[in-house]
Amino acid sequence: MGVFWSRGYHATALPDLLRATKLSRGSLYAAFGDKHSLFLRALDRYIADALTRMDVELDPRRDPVDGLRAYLAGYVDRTSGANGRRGCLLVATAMELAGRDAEVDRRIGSFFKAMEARVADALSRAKAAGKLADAVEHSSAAKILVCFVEGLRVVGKAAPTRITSQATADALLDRFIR
Amino acid sequence: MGVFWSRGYHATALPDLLRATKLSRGSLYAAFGDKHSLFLRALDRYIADALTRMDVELDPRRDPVDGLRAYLAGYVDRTSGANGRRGCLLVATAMELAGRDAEVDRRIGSFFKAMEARVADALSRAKAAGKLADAVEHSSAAKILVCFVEGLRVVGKAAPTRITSQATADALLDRFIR
DNA sequence: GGAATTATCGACCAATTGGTCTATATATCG
DNA sequence: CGATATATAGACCAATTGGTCGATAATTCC
Repeated sequence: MGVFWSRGYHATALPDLLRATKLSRGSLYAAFGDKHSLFLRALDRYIADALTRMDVELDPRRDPVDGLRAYLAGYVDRTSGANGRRGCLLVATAMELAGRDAEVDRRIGSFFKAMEARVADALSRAKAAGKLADAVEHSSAAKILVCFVEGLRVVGKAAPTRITSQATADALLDRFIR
Repeated sequence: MGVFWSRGYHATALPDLLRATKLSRGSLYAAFGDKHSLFLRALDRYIADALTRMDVELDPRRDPVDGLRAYLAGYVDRTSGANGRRGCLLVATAMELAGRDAEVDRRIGSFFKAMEARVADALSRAKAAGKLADAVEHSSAAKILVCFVEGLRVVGKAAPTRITSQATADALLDRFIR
């Protein structure tokens, strides 16, 4: 997964994969079929990791606003400095392959949907607890937050400092909570 | 430019470039040096186009809130439906090459800076005109908007409808203006 | 018009791409 | 132990990669 993550699909050549898996050509093809299948497998793992992380951060038993703060803080951490430079397998894949690879399309689409649903759920719990500002509607606010964090991944490529990214995320959340 | 735009750097092979430029191999190399230089030239044009478009939308002689609305509407248009599927040369390049190509790094970084400066300027004019909500600070709000529109480009790869994207953008702007 | 220069082409090149296949080692099991 | 099945390695392959070069066509200039 790591090698696709930091290089992208096309830029990752078989030798890179062999080095990373410590397998020989024959074994790799016996185990995974081909480069594309292996990539899909890596992408699936990346997505599963991201979703389980969100399930922890936005756990319904936690305070929803704390959960959203943790969720944003996680993105801030992953998109600033050297972490930001490394980028995101999912966003890189979306930009590189979406629209040309049906398998990828499905995964990208369902990931965004799943992420948005989790954020929307947290927001609606926050609203029920009276912690949301007036006139904030949870489903559009969820779309906003999803766009924002994915945008962080893009802007993070320029390696901003954690301080400024965190301040930006805080400023956004402040427009929604009271 | 078009071919890099819709395929990305690595996925664009010489034959694609030859077809697009209607040049032969020799002529192309005589005219542009190599693939990398040609790519940089395409990227520069893409960036210049984006900045001049912003200069029109956020023209200081216009009402700043109208300008911001036009700016967001432009992104909504470019990131929904089939336009969204096509993606964005700049974001794709950031994800694919940033951190591995110094020339690209410089361009990506300065583009984000330039975009943020223009948005911040429009916001500060809006503030001076008393059209911003209380406690909105123009520089962090500008960072938020930049992240948001870049996030739109990513999420746009899943080809959302113009209606929902526009509603999302409206909902965000509503948190800032009064 | 004719010489000199420039632009254009596509055959050609080495290196690399993703992928296959056979020979050999390793493990499994009676 | 010995036979069989499995896993591994890396030589090998056709196709494609980005890039070069010499022959030819077009243009420019006197």
